[in-house]
Amino acid sequence: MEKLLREQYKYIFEEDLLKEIVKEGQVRKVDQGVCMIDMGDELTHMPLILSGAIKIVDEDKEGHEYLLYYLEKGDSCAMTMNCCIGGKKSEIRAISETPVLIYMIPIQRMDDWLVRFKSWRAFVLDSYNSRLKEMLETIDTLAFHNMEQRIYKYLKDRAMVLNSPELEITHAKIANDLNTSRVVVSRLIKKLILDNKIATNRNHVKVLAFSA
DNA sequence: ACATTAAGTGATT
DNA sequence: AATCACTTAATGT
Repeated sequence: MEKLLREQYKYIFEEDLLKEIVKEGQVRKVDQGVCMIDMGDELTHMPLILSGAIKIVDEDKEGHEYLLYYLEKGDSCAMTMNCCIGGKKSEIRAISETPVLIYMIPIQRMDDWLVRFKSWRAFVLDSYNSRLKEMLETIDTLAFHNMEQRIYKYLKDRAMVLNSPELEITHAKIANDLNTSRVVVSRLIKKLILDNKIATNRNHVKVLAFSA
């Protein structure tokens, strides 16, 4: 387990920091589809993702979930970092999209590490940066793209994080993630099929082309 | 064979 | 693009 951590982070973190991570953190295995953090939860640890994918969602006043971004291996959670500094509670929900392996680090170590390790500072800044970029992208698709493009992007993104063009998913689930209705998804999916961008079977979507 | 769940369709707003 | 009210198709028991 420790090997996995070293493999993935040896180029990012200096040796002393890696040692401390190993000493202070602990591995956690999570099954698929588990709600790992919910809104309002106290954040006690900050995660380093070793394998798998986690989706981060928010919720509007009516209780509709919508997707913010995915976390993959090598990522951490910008939200958690934010909360560590402010001692706040989680404003988002994290659900494992695949089985997940993470390294949990107590947040008490954060302050200290930020001062002592420049590779840690760089990592935190970098996480913020890439998250911000991703958020801007999703805002962009929300604001300027129509639903058809959103569905297509959603499918492509999902194929990316799951590492396979073949997706086990229903129209209803897509609708749920994009905060629209199943009927709309079905109709737009049909268009995507006609454009040869995807192919479908019951409970199954295959992404054929990754072009825009 | 029957019930359940996923997906397709036309009409309406 | 959302919703309603069905219909049709695929699957599980």
